[in-house]
Amino acid sequence: MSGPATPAPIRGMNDVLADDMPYWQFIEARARELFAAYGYQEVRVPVVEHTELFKRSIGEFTDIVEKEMYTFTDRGGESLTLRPEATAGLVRAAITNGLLHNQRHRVWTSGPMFRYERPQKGRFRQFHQIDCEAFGYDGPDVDAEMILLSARLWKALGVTRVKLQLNSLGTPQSRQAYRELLVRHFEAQPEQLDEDSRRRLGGNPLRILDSKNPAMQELIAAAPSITDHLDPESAAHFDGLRAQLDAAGVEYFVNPRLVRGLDYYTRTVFEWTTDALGSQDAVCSGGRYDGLIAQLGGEPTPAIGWALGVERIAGLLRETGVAVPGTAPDVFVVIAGAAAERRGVALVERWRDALPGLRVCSQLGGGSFKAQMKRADRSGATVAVILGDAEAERGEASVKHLRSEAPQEACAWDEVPGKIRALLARAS
RNA sequence: GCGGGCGUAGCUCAGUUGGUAGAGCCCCGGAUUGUGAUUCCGGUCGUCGUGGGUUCGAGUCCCAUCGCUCGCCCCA
Repeated sequence: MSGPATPAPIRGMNDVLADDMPYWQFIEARARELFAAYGYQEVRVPVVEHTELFKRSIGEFTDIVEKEMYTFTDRGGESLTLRPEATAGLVRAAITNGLLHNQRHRVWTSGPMFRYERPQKGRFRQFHQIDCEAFGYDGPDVDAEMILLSARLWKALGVTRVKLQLNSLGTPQSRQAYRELLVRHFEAQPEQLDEDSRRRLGGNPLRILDSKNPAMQELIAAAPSITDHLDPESAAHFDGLRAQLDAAGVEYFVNPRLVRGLDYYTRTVFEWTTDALGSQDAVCSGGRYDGLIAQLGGEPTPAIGWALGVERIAGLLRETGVAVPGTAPDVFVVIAGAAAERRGVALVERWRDALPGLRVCSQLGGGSFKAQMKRADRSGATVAVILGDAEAERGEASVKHLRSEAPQEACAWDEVPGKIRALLARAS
């Protein structure tokens, strides 16, 4: 027998099933707590924006805009795009809601992002980020706080095997000057450039520094370093940030070749990388974008932000064996037999009323006693309540601690909640 | 967009030189048991990714196609 064909899932867009949810919930819960503690406010913005917004913020000649956006025309004929990252939408929201008039805001958000890339380990077409931004702060103190917040999050989550890489891109002016220097350096040795690099030379020569081609490494190593060509203010900003990170005791590695793929970054850029996930090694990255808000028509406002990849952090937790809190019930009610089934649902409700705050679950649907005890065991519950046919007739049930050798105890229905509390108290 | 690997039960996989399918786990029922471990018995589930071709006959060979996966690229 074959029914109608099931529409296939969309490539690179994954269902997050029960096995993964504890990791996601753990990450989201710890992040939510930390943001609240640091005074960041949660906001939510649309998943879709005008295509123009992303072109103007991320940059026309970036990989994201050139070939990775989910862009479509809506029924009104407008070109819309599924957000490939969160910053542009948040900046747009800050401007259009008038949040930037002589004000400062620190906000965070989370949700799905979309990029039409070839899926592989740690890279999906719909992926999820937790993202935070600070608008209106220009000093390196906010840069430091942003980074320290992420570092504290790793500690709260038990994330290990991550390294912080840090760089400064300077101002658009100083970067332009450096860029010319770089082009001169590479143009002097055209025969050593690979195809990719030759293409980038005209468009975005800084990205050549990112190349992993072994044949290029010598040439790249000999290239001038951006750190030596910052304007005085950016250099002071960078020194200030480093001093604050040093004072806070966070280890970091200055990487003059760290160049982000988005055009809007200025000065501070950073990236947390791991060696535990294979090729997609960035788990959290961000930077300062002092020019973006004005570029999108807002009041000139300095800003900085970062985003972490939920799937990647979840993968890292799994990979490094971090135990995350589960969703196990406290009590599992076994209902075995026809008479028990007739009374079961209402009875369990009664016990739930008497046990506020506890997770009381029951499988329902019948099944043999043995099978149900198995489920009770696997549910992770601490206490089982057994309602068999004979007991149901007598108005009784048995209560059993699932992780001790103590025998079960039969008691009247009304005494069940008390017994459960006693057993749970003994457990803890 | 480019390269490598792979597509057989819900999951992990076996299927030898081509003869129309198996194991383990899971699930369901039962026996044993100190009413849940262990052990034992029985049971459900597959258009062997899809479409062509070769052949008396294809999961097994050929072609195409789709998908998954890992890397390049890029990034969270």
